Amino acid sequence: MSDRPPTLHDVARHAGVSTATVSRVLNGGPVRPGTARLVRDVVKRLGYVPNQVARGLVTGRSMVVGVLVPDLVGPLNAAIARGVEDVLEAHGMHAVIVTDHRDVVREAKRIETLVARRVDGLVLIGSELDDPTLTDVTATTPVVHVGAERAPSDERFPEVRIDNQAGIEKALARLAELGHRRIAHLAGPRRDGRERHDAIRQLAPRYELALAHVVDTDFSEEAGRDAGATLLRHRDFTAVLCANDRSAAGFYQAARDEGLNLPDDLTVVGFDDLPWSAYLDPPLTTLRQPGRDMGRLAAERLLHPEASDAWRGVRTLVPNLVARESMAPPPT
Amino acid sequence: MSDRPPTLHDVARHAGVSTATVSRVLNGGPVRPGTARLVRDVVKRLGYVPNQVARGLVTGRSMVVGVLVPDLVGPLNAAIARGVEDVLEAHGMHAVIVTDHRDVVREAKRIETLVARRVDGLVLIGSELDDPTLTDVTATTPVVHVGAERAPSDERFPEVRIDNQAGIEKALARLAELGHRRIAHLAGPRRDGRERHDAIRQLAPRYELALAHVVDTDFSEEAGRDAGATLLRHRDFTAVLCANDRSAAGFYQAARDEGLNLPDDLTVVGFDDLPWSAYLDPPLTTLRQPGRDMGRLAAERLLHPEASDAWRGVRTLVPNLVARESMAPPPT
DNA sequence: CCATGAAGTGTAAACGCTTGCATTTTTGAC
DNA sequence: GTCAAAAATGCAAGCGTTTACACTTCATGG
Repeated sequence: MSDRPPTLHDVARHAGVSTATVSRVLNGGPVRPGTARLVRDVVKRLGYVPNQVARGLVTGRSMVVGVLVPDLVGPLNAAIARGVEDVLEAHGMHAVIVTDHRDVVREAKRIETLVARRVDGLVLIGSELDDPTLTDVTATTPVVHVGAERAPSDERFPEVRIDNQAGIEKALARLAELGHRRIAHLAGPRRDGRERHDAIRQLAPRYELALAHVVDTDFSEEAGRDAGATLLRHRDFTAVLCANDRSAAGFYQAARDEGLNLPDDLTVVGFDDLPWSAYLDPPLTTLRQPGRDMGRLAAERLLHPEASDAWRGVRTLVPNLVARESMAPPPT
Repeated sequence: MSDRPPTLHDVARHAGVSTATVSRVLNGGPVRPGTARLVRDVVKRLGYVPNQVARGLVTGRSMVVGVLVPDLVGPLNAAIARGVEDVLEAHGMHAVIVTDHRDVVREAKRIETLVARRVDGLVLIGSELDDPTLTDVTATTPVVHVGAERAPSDERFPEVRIDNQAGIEKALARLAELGHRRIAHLAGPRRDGRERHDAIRQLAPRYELALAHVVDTDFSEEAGRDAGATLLRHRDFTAVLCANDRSAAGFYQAARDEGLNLPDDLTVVGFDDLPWSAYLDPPLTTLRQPGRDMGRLAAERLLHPEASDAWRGVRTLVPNLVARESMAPPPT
């Protein structure tokens, strides 16, 4: 219980050995069992904990990877982060999570401090930075994107993302199977929103579905409600594909306001499968993003860039259609 | 674009000055304007970024505080973390978030690595560690709790928490005002659950409310639904206070399954005000936890332990009653 | 101009650890 | 026992910064 925490040197002195030996005991170098035991005793007695800052300075490694998330509120981001932690932990490393609150300059700043702290890698979720800026700021630190906002053009930046097109196709197929013929879309912004919208436009004909209306949202509940109100001025469609679950929740409100009975009057499909999506009324049919797997994949790639199964460029994961009561055959 | 990132020394050499001078330029020491400009040019040209690890080693400060959260999925945790970031940023510091996934030994481990990295402070959200363990592991690092699971007994550990009793009282007062007389409670686990339960038991009489039934939950939607089913075998109450919003969402399901019409048949009140609580059907009346303020307060305390308005021991914040449509007068 | 102090700048010693290399000790075969 | 090889240990040089302290300038007033 001294004032300043004990150092390697303190341990060495108490054990009557050199700092080198103590270091080796701690890091599994060659030492005689007796010496090792002695040293370990002293370590325990003194409550010595190696100073990772000093260690990092000499080894050049920090055993930490930074995870940059746009915000903490999205369960999807949480799931991705969790996946990253899964594999880091298996390697004795740690994840530190940093948020940027959707602000490009702040994002760059955050990355810079992470790099200045010499993290061993960076997982960037939904990054909006362009490659030149990123290259500039990351210097020699390896980076993996998860669902980047812009498509990375540089091979230095592998990326994991969701296969929006495949997901949409699953939903369309199911809708067609149920007998729907005319659908509407609550479109979302940014890359994911665009991709989903494009997929619908492109794939709907293949399933003999007509895309009757499209209204824009910003992925929020409120926008979903507003867009829903606009949309419901027409009644010439029997199903709505929402940009995501949040906007679907908003749409529910609009439908209620119109006195609609879900799913009998109208089928609603979301995207994400948030934890509470099953608790909406009616429980929402949605496309589940395998967040945790995405995180795992990203971290794996970060840690083993040379692995036999290493990939480059973009790697996509296909969402699952989680069928719940919000999906039904069209009213007759 | 060299192989290894440029060091202070590189900058000094290119600028023809000593490392000390460069350091002073960067840290605002006394230097002649001309020299400063020259050095800054070189810094920019070389793309030099100070190595915070080295800096941390000599200064003993990291300008980073660790935020330990049980998990990332709770929006409340996110809000608290956000509050912490607010004040850190204002001090030029950074927050790193680390999760422990509700596991006591892992929690201790995480704290240890944070301390070994010499974070300048620790904000522990919902920590389950007892004081001796914590004292042991934090050594000289300042700690502030937010909603700790056990009541800290040690003055070293100030704490910010929600005033469950005051919150419950607000809800009870409003219920009585609406004319309710008999209520039920979906009780939650752990400290918050207990405090809320105790508050109801203790305060209900004061508002002429009878607590007809209590069923336990674990704060989850599923438990809320199960507990709701149990509860609804009786019909001798007109309002339900739920342990939190998630269990309230579960209760909604149970009520639907029973064919109940909310809020006409039954009033439901939650606790937390999650982002989606307003999008339940009917929108949930609930007690809002001022997470961001809690985080701000905690960080403030961490950074200025000697401030004039510094407090010690526990500091509580009162939740607000957010009245929405799930609350109505009792059926006549 | 010189003494005087203030302001700038350089030197070198930490900070706490790892690690290559030299040195000592141990081991085992003879 | 002796000696060489192997194993364990110690020495000391960094890792990239900051910061006393000492030293050099430079301006100022006499």
